[in-house]
Amino acid sequence: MGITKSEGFTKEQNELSFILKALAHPARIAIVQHLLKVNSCIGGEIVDELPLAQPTVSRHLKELKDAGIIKGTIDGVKINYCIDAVNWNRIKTMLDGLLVNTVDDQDCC
Amino acid sequence: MGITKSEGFTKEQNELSFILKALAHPARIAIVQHLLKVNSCIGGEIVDELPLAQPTVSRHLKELKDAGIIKGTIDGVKINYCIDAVNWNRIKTMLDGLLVNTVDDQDCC
DNA sequence: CATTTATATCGTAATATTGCAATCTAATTA
DNA sequence: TAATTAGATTGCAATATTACGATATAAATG
Repeated sequence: MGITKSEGFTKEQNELSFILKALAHPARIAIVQHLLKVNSCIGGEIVDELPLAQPTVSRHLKELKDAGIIKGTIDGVKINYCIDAVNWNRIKTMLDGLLVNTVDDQDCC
Repeated sequence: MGITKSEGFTKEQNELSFILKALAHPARIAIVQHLLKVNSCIGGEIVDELPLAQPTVSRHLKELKDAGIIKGTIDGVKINYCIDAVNWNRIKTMLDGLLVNTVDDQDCC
């Protein structure tokens, strides 16, 4: 079907997987890494950073925006993109909740 | 095309997105959360935990296994699944590398 | 106003993902 | 050995994703 069943899972599980899906692409990882590095919000020179055509980058930016990971403000002809600080903290918290878990090799198969 | 371009991205970006993709489904999140909770390796009663048919769960388990997140050992007719402790630490490290970054709302758009 | 510039959207093609019923496999038990 | 049990695999069908060329849009500039 290609459609992901969300009923029967917790809200947290659905949210977490939604965020992870938004990040689960090398281009989108690259965009986020870049925006984290150049704290100041860079516009579409992101296109120059990536080995993808402009429309494709635009799509990836839209996906990250839809997921709340980045936001963009119009500045004349250009758009300033940056990490959404508030949501980024939420995301960190959610992922940390998964990552704090340690696994003991002994207990395991 | 539906095919993800990997050339032009760093090895780390490709690896990270690969791991995130493997986790980016509520069922697979649920499986990982469950295995993290019941440290002792539980077999296919995972199927009972999820609102999905057995073949579908089997597919999700395979994806997690292919990504190195879980492993399974045969125990008679059953299979014990568990988090792959070694890889889990690698995953934690990789994701931490992304998550340590803080974002200052002021610097942003 | 015409042109340029930055970005988004559309249309399309290729491939991937998700889900399930049916079936297969291999170990266990009767 | 036949039946049972636990899982995996196969074979669809439906939907989603990725990518890009072409085109649209909207601000800036000549």
